[in-house]
Amino acid sequence: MSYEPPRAAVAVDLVVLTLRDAELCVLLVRRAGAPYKGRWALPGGFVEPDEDLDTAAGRELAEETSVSDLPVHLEQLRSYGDPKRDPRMRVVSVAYLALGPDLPDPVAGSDAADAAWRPVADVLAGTGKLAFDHAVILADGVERARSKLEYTPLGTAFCAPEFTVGELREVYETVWGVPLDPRNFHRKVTGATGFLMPTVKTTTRNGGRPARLYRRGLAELLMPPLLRPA
Amino acid sequence: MSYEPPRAAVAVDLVVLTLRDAELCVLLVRRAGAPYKGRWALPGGFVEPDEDLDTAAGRELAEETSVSDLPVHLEQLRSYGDPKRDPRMRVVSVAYLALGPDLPDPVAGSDAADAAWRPVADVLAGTGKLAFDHAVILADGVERARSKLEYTPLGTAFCAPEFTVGELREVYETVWGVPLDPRNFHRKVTGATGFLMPTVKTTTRNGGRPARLYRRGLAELLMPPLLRPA
DNA sequence: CCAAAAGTGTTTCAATTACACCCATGA
DNA sequence: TCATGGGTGTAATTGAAACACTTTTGG
Repeated sequence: MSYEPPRAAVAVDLVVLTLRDAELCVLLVRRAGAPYKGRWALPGGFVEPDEDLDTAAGRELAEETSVSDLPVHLEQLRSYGDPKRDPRMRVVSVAYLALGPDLPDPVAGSDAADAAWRPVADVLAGTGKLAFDHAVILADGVERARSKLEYTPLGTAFCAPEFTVGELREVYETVWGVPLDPRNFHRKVTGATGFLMPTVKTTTRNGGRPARLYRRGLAELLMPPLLRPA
Repeated sequence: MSYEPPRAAVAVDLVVLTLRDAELCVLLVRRAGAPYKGRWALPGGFVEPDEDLDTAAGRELAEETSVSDLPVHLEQLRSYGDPKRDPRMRVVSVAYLALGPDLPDPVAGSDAADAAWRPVADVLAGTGKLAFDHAVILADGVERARSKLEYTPLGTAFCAPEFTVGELREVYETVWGVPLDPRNFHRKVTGATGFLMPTVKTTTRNGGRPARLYRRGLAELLMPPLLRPA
């Protein structure tokens, strides 16, 4: 005799964050079918039989944003497996966190009636509850993003490939909701080795004196908490 | 027509860490059946149809350690879903990290031929490769434990309910593999509000002058990085 | 010239480190 | 009384926060 383990559907759900208009925004889709028909939800879908979890997350991200070569950060967040989280059947969802620069307006996909960027603050405040347990997943994702800004170079993921120190500072100020001293911030990030790669170019797109353009530094390397939200 | 999503078996695997003899050790079981018969593996099992992931992890932990009321910390680590990670079928594993004080010697369970505490250093050094992708899971778990010591009161999870500051320091020194100044350590942890709850009791079990006994402080609250491994 | 953002220097203050020193017990 | 770990005090060093000030553009 051989034991046959119970089966479940495995889904990936995406918390896709970006900054639009100095606000932290999340990508939501409106559900086209039951359950929760018409409600806003995180984009996502089921994992295919021969697909890795990361691959599935990347595929869903490309589908929903209709951009294939995205300069985004994508990492696994955590899994959610309450037996009753989906009324149809047992679904274990592996949530992913994606961060990117101001991304194009989304297009409605096959299984979504509509798609849009919505300010995280509004969504979590409860204006129209999200489907399933997606409010919890979103809250977890935002918390992860906020805390990783503190000790990783992740803030650069919200910026275009080339960005100024002032633009990067705005990322931190927006995600944390606090003002930061521009002078001290400048010293901190330019001083941290491996964080920023200077280019020769400058820009005046933000007004004032020309600012040097930087690219993301090397890796995901941990660093001493270089800035604190409080 | 209604779309039927692909199904997978969902497992929980446990990285159970403890300190034995001033060494970081992990609980391993020897596999009784195929695949990887006879190889060491992380304890784990399949999630039952009506079971939450956390519940399943707690159940497996109780089964493997044969202690029901464990003073252990248990948290989700991450999920692993390579389509080929289990040769039998598609298995998505949700890994959990458990930390506890010097736990009793394990007993062989129903599906494990043997169970034992093994030093993490030995296991990761490659003395007898673990089954499946468990070496990766173990490495991820150890890294999580190490980094959480830095900014959460998690170190106390390795201690008995009542412990001395010196015993707690030994935890940090062992997990990080670095010596810490006993005087400065003492000030740090006793100074951090909510970290430790003093009792009236003292002990001389470690020799020398009697040391005050403490209990874990309140919650999982984050704190400024209170000690650094480097 | 003026406003506005970029970037540097310097002072102040807080935290960490290193280490001298005392304390309370068991052997 | 000596060895051992527990615990306090304090000076030196390091790092963070505050802010005066200069630079370089657009209008």
